[in-house]
Amino acid sequence: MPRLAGQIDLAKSEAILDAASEVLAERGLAAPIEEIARRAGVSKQTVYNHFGSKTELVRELVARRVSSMTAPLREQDAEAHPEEALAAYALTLIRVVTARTYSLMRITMQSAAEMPDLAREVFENGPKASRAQLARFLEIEVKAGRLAIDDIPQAADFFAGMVVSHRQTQALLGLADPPTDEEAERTAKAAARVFMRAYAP
Amino acid sequence: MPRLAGQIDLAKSEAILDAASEVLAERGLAAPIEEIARRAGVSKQTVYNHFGSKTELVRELVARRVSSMTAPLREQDAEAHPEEALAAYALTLIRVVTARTYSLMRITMQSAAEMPDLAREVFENGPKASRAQLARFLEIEVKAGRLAIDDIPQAADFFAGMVVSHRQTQALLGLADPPTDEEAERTAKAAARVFMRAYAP
DNA sequence: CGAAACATGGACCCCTGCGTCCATTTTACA
DNA sequence: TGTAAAATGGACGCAGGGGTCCATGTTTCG
Repeated sequence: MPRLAGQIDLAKSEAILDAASEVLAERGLAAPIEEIARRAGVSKQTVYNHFGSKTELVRELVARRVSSMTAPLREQDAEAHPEEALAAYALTLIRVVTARTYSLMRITMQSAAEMPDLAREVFENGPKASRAQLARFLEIEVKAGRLAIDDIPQAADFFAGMVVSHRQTQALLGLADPPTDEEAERTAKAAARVFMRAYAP
Repeated sequence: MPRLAGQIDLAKSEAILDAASEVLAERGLAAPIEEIARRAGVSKQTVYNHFGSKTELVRELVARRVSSMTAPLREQDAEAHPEEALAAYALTLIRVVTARTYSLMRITMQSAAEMPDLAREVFENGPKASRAQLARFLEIEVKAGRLAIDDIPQAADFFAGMVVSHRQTQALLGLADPPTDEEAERTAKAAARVFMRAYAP
């Protein structure tokens, strides 16, 4: 019996997605499918067998990566002292935003006009989800009396914004390399300290 | 005597740039030049007479608008109390980031791979310049003893980040409409208040 | 008026890249 | 080992869009 329809080689799907991730990061949405196929060690037709069109390929790629990209942000260490926990969150956030994978955000922005639903999905599962997690953490701290916050979602926004700020813009503009570990840590700690002072009970 | 070379109709140049601004905002970098020409009430050839190529047109457009876009951010009211001044700055920043013109930032990000120099120019004259201005303001306040800040540029980054945060991401993804005046003002004031508390002497 | 520069619009070339087709080969499994 | 599905690669059609050319207006100013 032949392989059932749909039982397409999953390893190949992954190879294609990996290649797409690379090529799109380098050349943007304009990257030709043939290049992706070549880099995946696969024929163009095979790409079309796995994903129906370029649009679908991009959609799959982005959708599949967003959550995994921000996943570390959702592992909150409830044991640590608030300031340390915040610093840890900040550090992870800096890493996410300056990672090479973050070019997927740029890709999404480029396709936002043609695929607004994808943009929304990315936003919900990426920035928004991770901030919601931060808000949950803050709420616990507030209830424990270690922080005094009126508008918790707003405070979460403030904190994430502080941390990311300039760096996100630079990353999206393709300027500036990822910060060194010391730099990142310095910023993360400073942000946590400032935040704690601002929202001290 | 004929019109001197270079004495091309400046009003037409402006019309072309305006049209380009519109069309690019709607359709992204992929927008065809013929559409820009049509919308400017001008022939395609004329576009090429004024700007040599599409790349040059985009370059001109972006470069010419960045400074003017962030100009309001550089008019700091030294009279007001620090918290009010900060709130005013924040409000302007929110407006800039959520304005339709901000799509130029998206355009720049799209072209960043092909025109890294343009990206750099935008960054220097836009975000960086406006933050430097904010830093100068903070320095005055520190010297006057109304604020206590170690790392002034970092504090400026933090503040701008707080204010912009989510909104910038959403704007770049083409989600969310500009906030209402009340919303914007609420965020601006809250950010200023939080900042003052964090950096109180 | 007349000449020089610019503007018009429409045709045109060319390149890139998406998506398809197909004859051939490889793979997987009964 | 036979057979059907999947992969290969190379050719192809097709569309969009950049950039040029040109014959014909149109403006400006001496």
